[in-house]
This record gives sequence, C-alpha cells and structure tokens, in this order.
Amino acid sequence: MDLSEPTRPYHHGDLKAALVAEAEIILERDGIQALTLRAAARAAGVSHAAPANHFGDLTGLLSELAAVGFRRFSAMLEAARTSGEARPAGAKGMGHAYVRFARTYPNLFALMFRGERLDFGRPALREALDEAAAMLRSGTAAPEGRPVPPLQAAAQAAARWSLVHGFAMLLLDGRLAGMLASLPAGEGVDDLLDAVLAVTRIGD
Amino acid sequence: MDLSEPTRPYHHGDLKAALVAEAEIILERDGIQALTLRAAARAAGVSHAAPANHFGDLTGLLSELAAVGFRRFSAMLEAARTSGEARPAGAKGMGHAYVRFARTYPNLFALMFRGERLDFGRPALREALDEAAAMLRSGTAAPEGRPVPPLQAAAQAAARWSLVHGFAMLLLDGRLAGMLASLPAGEGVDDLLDAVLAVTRIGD
DNA sequence: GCTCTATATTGACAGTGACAATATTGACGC
DNA sequence: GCGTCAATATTGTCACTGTCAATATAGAGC
Repeated sequence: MDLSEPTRPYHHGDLKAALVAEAEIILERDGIQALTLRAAARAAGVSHAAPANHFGDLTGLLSELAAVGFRRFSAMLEAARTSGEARPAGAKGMGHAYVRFARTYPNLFALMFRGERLDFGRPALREALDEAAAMLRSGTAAPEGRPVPPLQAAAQAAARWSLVHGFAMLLLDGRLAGMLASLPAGEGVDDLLDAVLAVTRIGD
Repeated sequence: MDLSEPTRPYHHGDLKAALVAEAEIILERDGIQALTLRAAARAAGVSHAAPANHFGDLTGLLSELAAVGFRRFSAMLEAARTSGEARPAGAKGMGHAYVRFARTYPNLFALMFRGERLDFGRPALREALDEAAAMLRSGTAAPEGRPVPPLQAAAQAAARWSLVHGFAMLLLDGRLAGMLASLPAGEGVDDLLDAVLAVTRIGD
C-alpha cells in the first residue's frame, strides 16, 4: 500500500499562469519584498528553479505580473469611461477609477509604476502597456472642432494624468493622511478627490 | 620593515556620516537594488557588520538617507519660495523646484516616497519629514481674508501637491517620454511643466 | 514506438541581512 | 597614571535569495 501523497505529475500543466496567480497573492498579502521566485515556486508546489523556464529571472515574473495589472487597469478605466451610471462618465469618472484601482491593488499598482524592476521589452508587458496608454489618451482627448496648440494639448493630458497619478501615489504612501483627517466628518477620499478634480477643472 | 598598508584605526571616528554619504553615491550611481548594508560598509572600508551599530538594519540606513534627502528637499523648496529671481516665486516656483529636485536626485527622490522601505519612527526621518511638510504647506497656504471651506482648502493643497508629485513620478519613470517627444522643437520638460501649472491655475 | 524538445528537479555558488560572540578603543572617575 | 565600562568594530555563522549547470521526466509529432 502506498501511504505517500498522491504524486503530482512531473509537469504542472499550466505553471506559468499558476505562478503569476500565486505571485499576485503574495504581492498583495506580504508586500513586494516577499515576492521572490522561490516563494512563488513554493506556493505553486514546484521546485525552486521551475519558474526560470517561464520567466527567465525575477524581472520576468514581475513584468508578467505587471502586464496582468495593466490589463485589469485598462478594463476598469474602460468601464468607467463608457458606463456613467453610479459615477460620472468621462475624465472625472476615469479619475475615480484610476484611484479606485490603486486602492484596490495597492502593491500591484506600485509595481506597475516602478519601471526599474520591469522589462518593457517583454511583449506581454509592452502590449498591456500600450493598451492602457491608449485608454488613458481616450480620456484626455482634445475636444473636436477647435484646433489646440500642441503644447496646450500635451499639457492638458499631462496635467490630468499627473494629478490623478500623484493623488494615488501620495494616498497609497499615507502622505495624505493628515489632510484627510482634517476633513469634516463624513468626508472621505472620494470627496477629496472630487474636490481636487473640481478645483483643477479636470471634468471640463 | 612594514610593507603592509598603513593600518586604519579600529574605530572610524564618524562612520555613521561616512556610511550615509557612501550610501547616497551608491544609490544614485547603481540604483536602489545595489544599495546594501554590505556595499556601504565596503565603500566606507569597514567590516560588513559595522553598519548595524549605527542603523540597526537596512531600513535604518535607508531611513537616515531619506532624512538627508528631505532636508535637502526642504532647502531647495525654501530657496524657490523666497527668491523669485530666475524663476517665479510662490507656488509656481516651488513646483519647478519640486521637479528639479526629483530630476537631480532621481533615486533619492524615489526612496523618499517609497514608504515601505522607511521607518518613520526614526527621529531623524520624522523631523526632516515634518520640516518638508511644513515647507509644502507654506506654498499652498490659503489666501487670507476670505474664509474657505475646509474641503476646498484641503482640495487646493492636495491638488497642487498631487499634480507636481505625479508629474515628477511619471517623468522619472519615463512615462511622459512620448508626450515630450511630441512637443514642438525646442520645448522641453520645463515648458511642459509650465503649461501644466498654467492649465490647472496652480500659479494663482 | 522513437526521437526531439519543452518542462521540471537537484545541486551548487556567491551575495545578502541578521545575529551572536569577541575584540578594540575611548571616556570618565579616581 | 590606572581601572572600569560602554561604545564601536570585527569575525564567524545562518538562512534565504537569484542564478546557473547538469540531469530527469514527459508530452508532441512523426
């Protein structure tokens, strides 16, 4: 009789996807410093060197994970842009979606915008990034009819992106905690963001 | 005769400052991942465990280095706020100083705003941070006379900080490269930032 | 069924943070 | 001058990591 564990097959079957999935769990639960090739391998139940076959090195794994993040990011922005039911549509709705993504997946968001650990040469990441960039552009498109000088158009787009991105980054890093505490009772992050978008005329 | 190197004293004398100085060199030259306790010790010519006496762990060293960064940051912002010679003073000048600091010390700036690696319980870091926060507040103070609702005041401050911080972050990560390339010949980062501050009425 | 190749394992190596044990030195009281 | 103590630095060690080489296994196509 065989008392040993039911032997898992030598080949996993879909190890790449499994590793990326485990990597995201580790990332959000334990932080970026705990996301190692060996930790992902352990979580997936394979040997420590198995991930190298699919990602090469740690940068490869992080890049694939970032690609997953950018695809999800695009989907959330797209949903915000088209359906303006609960939230206002357009640039304002996308701003809220941007910050909501960052708050929902804080560590993933940080990884996505930490270029030093990513390899943009990877096709999966490049494609996901291009898709997200197109999505962002669609939210900052210049209104038709009136031609706008290139500098003004670029400034409008850069301002919207910078404002929302900076808000998300400062919020995640706890830098806005004091400001939020000084708000009237009942007012929270969403209200502050609303007001921020209003004073900078981002919704126009 | 003694052919050996002139023996360095057993005690360094000012190892803490030397380690922080070497750490900054390593950080800006080789990146954050190359900044290790042992690398700093090697650069300072001491044993691998010597830094522990002054910083405890790696987080301690990074926090002290971040504190140095915040003090320098405050000084640059202060200079921009008071002397509006080459650059406009006030919020607009401070915005430019903010981005200039980030471009001058990109890796240090990234470290300063990566809270996960820092220990804000360290007095040096906390004090430097408080000083920088006060400096930033001075640039976003509400105009006197007319009382402003708390949400609007907070939004004004958060908007200015978010805008400039996001611009710096996206710029350092190369995310604005495409936008900058699309600018008319002769226009650069400073011009784009000027236009960004203008369209959001930050200079008001 | 045979071969080729993708996939996974084992084993090794250098580098790292952290800790314990030890050595050296300077400060301070006498 | 001298003795004691605390601060500072060294050596040695451990577990963990990324990466590589060598090897084992199994699936795909013929």
